[in-house]
Amino acid sequence: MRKRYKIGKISDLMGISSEAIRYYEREGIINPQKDPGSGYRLYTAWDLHILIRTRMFRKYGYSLSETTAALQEEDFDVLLRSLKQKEAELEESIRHQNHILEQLRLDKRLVADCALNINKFRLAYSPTVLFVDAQRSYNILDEKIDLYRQWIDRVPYAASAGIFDYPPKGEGNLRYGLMIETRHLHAERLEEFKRQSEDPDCGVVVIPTQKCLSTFFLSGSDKELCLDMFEPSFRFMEEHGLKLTGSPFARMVHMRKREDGEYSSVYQGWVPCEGVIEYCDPIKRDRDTPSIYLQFAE
Amino acid sequence: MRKRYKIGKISDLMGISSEAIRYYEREGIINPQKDPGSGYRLYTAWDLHILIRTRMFRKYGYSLSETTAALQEEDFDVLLRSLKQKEAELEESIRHQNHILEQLRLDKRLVADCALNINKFRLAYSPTVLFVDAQRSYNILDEKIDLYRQWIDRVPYAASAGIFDYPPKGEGNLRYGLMIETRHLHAERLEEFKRQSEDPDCGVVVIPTQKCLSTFFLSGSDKELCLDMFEPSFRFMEEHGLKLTGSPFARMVHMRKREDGEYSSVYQGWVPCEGVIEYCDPIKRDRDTPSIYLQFAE
DNA sequence: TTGCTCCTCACGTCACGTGAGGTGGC
DNA sequence: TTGCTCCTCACGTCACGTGAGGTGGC
Repeated sequence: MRKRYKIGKISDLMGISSEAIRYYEREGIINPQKDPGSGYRLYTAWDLHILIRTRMFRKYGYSLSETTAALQEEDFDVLLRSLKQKEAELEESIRHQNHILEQLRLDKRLVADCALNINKFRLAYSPTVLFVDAQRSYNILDEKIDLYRQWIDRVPYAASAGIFDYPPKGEGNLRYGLMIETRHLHAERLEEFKRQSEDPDCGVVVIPTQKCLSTFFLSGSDKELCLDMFEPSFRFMEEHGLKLTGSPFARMVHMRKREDGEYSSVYQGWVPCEGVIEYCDPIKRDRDTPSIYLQFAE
Repeated sequence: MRKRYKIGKISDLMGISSEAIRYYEREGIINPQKDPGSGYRLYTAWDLHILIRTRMFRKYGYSLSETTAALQEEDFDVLLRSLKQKEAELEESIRHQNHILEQLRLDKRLVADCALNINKFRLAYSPTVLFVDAQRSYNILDEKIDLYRQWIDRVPYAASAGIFDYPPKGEGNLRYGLMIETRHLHAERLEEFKRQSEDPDCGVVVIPTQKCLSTFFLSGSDKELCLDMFEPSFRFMEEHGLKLTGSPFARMVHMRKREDGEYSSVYQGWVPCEGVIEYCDPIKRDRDTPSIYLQFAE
């Protein structure tokens, strides 16, 4: 009377493998009748509906053991509590995924910009940035460990970055760490980080928006970020009568592990500067050092 | 000059276990120097930044092997393509999660309603529902396998449900399958399913919104959904002069696997009916068959 | 008999986590 | 010497997937 179905039909209907269904059996989700002769599993239509409920719970984020428990639960309040918890978890997960997606899009745009404009120059206002100063060149500052850990937790919102104090005093002057663009911070977070920056010893620095010469450049072979990499920018500024007005800084766009085991990175650099230049057609410039530049909008 | 850090410091900074960092090494993400004497791994600050980039890629949905590839990629266009793909995947995942969350909330409300109102009665308009008729009582209809598979794919938007043709002709008359409330379907999906329902042989039936007596009830011990379970509703209708006007139907709210291996389920039932009743205080009713009921708003 | 489905058992996957047993550094 | 960190190696986790070798059903 009650028809029974072999595992293949059930697996076909559910769109999952027979092995998955056998696994569910081992986990206590279902207990099909077995043919005493052949050992074949024989499922009723109700077994199918238990698998349908299993699919529902799994989609809601229940593990298999949680699903087993839910399928045995007779207290609606207990069931309701678990649904509420999964709702909260799912909401939190979606919120998080949305933030990650926003940041992924920004990084995507940055890489696209970099792909087209490496070694080219552009006059633009730098973004307002919060910078954590936790490394002096190659070395991590012991007293900044806790702060650094907090910021590393913020990756990918935070990115590796360095700043050279102005006037430049050489490589030893490189403060390295992580930076966050404030316009991508949610209001409460921004307040939290800004509070940190109010303590001058804390290590968090605000870099306000400034007129800058911006460029993408590759770091050299075995030397990571250093002031030499701004040399082309400095030459460009000299050629066009632009004057340095602040501390050059740079954020990592990409870091590459080479075959020899060394790293080489690509940075977006910003050099605060001032001066008026004329618009100049980039096509007319030297082909070996292609560059684009625009006047500051006044 | 370049300070080196032991694994504990790096694991502390990154907030991941030392074992995870060693695993990353096996997967080719990092290659720290090793102290020849002690065998200790010694990391530079740049190794830390590779781990920071690793965290970024992992958050964007890269697997470890994809991360390894991304960290060795020098072609920005290849990198960009992979970022775009992860963006699309993340968007799709968020869309899906949002739909699941909507459905989870509806199910949560249903369970909450059920917890309070089991065996109670309520006059209400039933939702408009699409129903797939793929089971005749305990048996799956062979010619509906493909359709059933499609609908099972829609779980948790679809839920197990049954309908008894009116006038009732006994248990053999139970059409069982899955149902979807149309108000929770997105427009395109609704069109797709409605097209299916236009073919009378297809097995998809529209159950329009109707005046109903609604109740939550438990299915009996070894008998699953059957017309007997509507008996209390029918009695209630008789007592209050309500007339049956359509096919009673029910959707599963919960399915329980009992210790003896049998299943027992809880359904929300809808009995289409007509008639005018007076408002009656539920407190005054028999305590053994508690019920609430309201008049149809006309 | 053939081709298909079903069975069990063992091992693989992914990104780690968890001991077990031993050594290095201060 | 003590307590802590580090090392390797093996096995566990979660929800299955993938053969390997053998049997049942039409």
